[in-house]
Amino acid sequence: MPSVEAKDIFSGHIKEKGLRNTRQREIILDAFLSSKKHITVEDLFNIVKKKHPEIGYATVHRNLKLMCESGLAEEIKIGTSKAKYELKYGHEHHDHLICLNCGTFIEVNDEKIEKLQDKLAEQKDFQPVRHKLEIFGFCNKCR
Amino acid sequence: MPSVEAKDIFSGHIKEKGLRNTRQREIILDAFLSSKKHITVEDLFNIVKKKHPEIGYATVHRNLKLMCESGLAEEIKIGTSKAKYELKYGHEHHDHLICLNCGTFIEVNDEKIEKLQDKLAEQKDFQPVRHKLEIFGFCNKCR
DNA sequence: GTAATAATGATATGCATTATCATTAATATG
DNA sequence: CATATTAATGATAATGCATATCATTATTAC
Repeated sequence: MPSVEAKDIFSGHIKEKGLRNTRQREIILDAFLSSKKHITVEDLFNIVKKKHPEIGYATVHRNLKLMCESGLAEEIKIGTSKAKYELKYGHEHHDHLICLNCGTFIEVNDEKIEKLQDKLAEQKDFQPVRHKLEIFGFCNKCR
Repeated sequence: MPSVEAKDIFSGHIKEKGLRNTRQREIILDAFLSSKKHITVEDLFNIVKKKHPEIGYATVHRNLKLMCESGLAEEIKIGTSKAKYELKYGHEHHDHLICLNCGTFIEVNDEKIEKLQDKLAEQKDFQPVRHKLEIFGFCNKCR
């Protein structure tokens, strides 16, 4: 059950930082872990709100940020649109193909490209930490 | 003199769209063409303001957008930071190495990576149009 | 020169994100 | 268990940037 491990990452971070476990935090975390990929703060807020209307937007936002800090989640921003969050733990690094028409995200990974990137950085005497590759175009439905 | 050609691209677009040439447009264009790379609206506004304090922020913003539309300039957004604009015409496609410490942009290009990207897209039945590759890390000064 | 209308400049609006702050609640300690 | 400490919450305000609005000005076609 990977979500148990995922939870451990989060609670480990909480403990490490001297933060506290709260009912809201647990609810928001569970909702995030059982949600679909690429969720926005608003999306998650709306899901949480159904069963827990007392939980505020700011709390959802704060906890998504905290999940990113813990390494559990990752924030994705494309252009000006709102930030989306995806589960990072147990989820290999990948890049995105983004449809210019329907906005679909397709996740891809290519070991060769990754290696070439490192090589490229090295040539410029640059120490790479992370990267972001987005390929925009049209998916098979929108061609 | 490449800037003459660059100007032609812009004025061609103006003509094509039935737009008009104005004094402000000319001033903003000239300022952009002689500016450094990766300039923000605010930067350009401040440059223009020195000699032409009557020109407004909105006009600079609108004209930068128009330059992008014409293909002369390109908008670059990294994360949440403000949009930057760079000259696109006469300037090969390239990606960026971005220093996490000092924010420097290093321009890079690798034909192999470009090709692999196309291949990758093809495998997913995706028609690529453009892409954006950003490698974050530390430059030689900030290592 | 005149009419049509695009562009300008000042400012308002929109919108997502983040900050503020009084109140509530979680944890540690005696 | 009671209490103190202080993090977290929830409502809302503030922020920051991009863009829209609108009265006025200026450009282009005729």
